[in-house]
Amino acid sequence: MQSRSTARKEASQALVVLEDFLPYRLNVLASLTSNALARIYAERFGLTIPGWRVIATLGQYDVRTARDIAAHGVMHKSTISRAVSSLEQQGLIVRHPNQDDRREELLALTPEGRGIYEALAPEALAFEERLVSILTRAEQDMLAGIVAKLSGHARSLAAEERKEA
Amino acid sequence: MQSRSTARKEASQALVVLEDFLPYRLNVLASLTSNALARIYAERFGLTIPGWRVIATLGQYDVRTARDIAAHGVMHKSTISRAVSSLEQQGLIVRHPNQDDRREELLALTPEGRGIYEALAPEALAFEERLVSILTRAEQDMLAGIVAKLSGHARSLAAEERKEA
DNA sequence: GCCAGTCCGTTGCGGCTGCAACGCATCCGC
DNA sequence: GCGGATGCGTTGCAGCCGCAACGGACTGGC
Repeated sequence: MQSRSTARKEASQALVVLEDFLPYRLNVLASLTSNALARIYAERFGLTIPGWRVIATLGQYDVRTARDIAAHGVMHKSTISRAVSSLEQQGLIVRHPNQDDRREELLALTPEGRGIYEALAPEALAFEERLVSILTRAEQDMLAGIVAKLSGHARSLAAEERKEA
Repeated sequence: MQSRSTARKEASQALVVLEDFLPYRLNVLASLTSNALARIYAERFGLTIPGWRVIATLGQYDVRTARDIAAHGVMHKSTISRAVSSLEQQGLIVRHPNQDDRREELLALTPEGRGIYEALAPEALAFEERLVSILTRAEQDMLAGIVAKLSGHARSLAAEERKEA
């Protein structure tokens, strides 16, 4: 990160300028977008973020286990477990034990669940579209690549640290 | 966002590919970096993320009120309030009422607090450095600009929505 | 001056989250 | 095939967060 100079330094020694610190800025940006989206999920569809993620994953892959969904994102299996039972109660998904391996349960959308998915997906895409609309197409592509690179790298850094500990 | 094609589509209709959905990816990336950093704060310095942010802000600006710190980031005033009392108990910051306006309290680092700031700041910067080291310098600059643009835009989108509601 | 409105920071509460322990099922080496 | 190791999903627990209500402090219009 360059350009550590945008903020006025009033302190004797500003060693880190928070506004220029990438992890901080990523978090701010992520929570801004997340909150705005969560608002849509909650107000119009009564969904939580984990709930939406489960539905989105099932909408995309038809049938998955809870474990797949957890591994797919960065969510704990307990989070998934609770989201799944809530969605089941709402009649949006069904689960039936895998007969080949009865430890795991296969999850799928009900027609109602798919209905919500089909209503919600365009809204989510529209939001994304509005969000990136201030970027040029080149910047959008650039961003996608950079985020992918960073995520991969962050994952391996985290793995390293976990090994050390 | 382009390139909606990296994931195999197994479902009948994959309306949203979660892996390519920007808000989702931003969140994943942000939590990866956040978790790795939180580990450093916690293990070596006994700090929480809000705690670190308060210290970083005070390290940068010397003296601020809780409200300033909250506005500065995307943190609730209750979060700040709790972080502040915890840090005070640990002897890392002091607060004294503003005599001109006794509703607010001015916060500042103690010598111990500044010591932690000075020890932690280089670690945080080193982490950031490791993180962005897979990017070219051009990409790093690009990213900084894009994140700034997106954050500003997201903020105004959120403000719009809040006005509508 | 006074009272309503606003602002700062605190706190009780409800909900969510991650962790760790658990029950149950499967797998593997003998 | 038996017993320990591993894996899937659930749940109790403790901590954290945001919300909303509050107390104390200021401000502005009358």
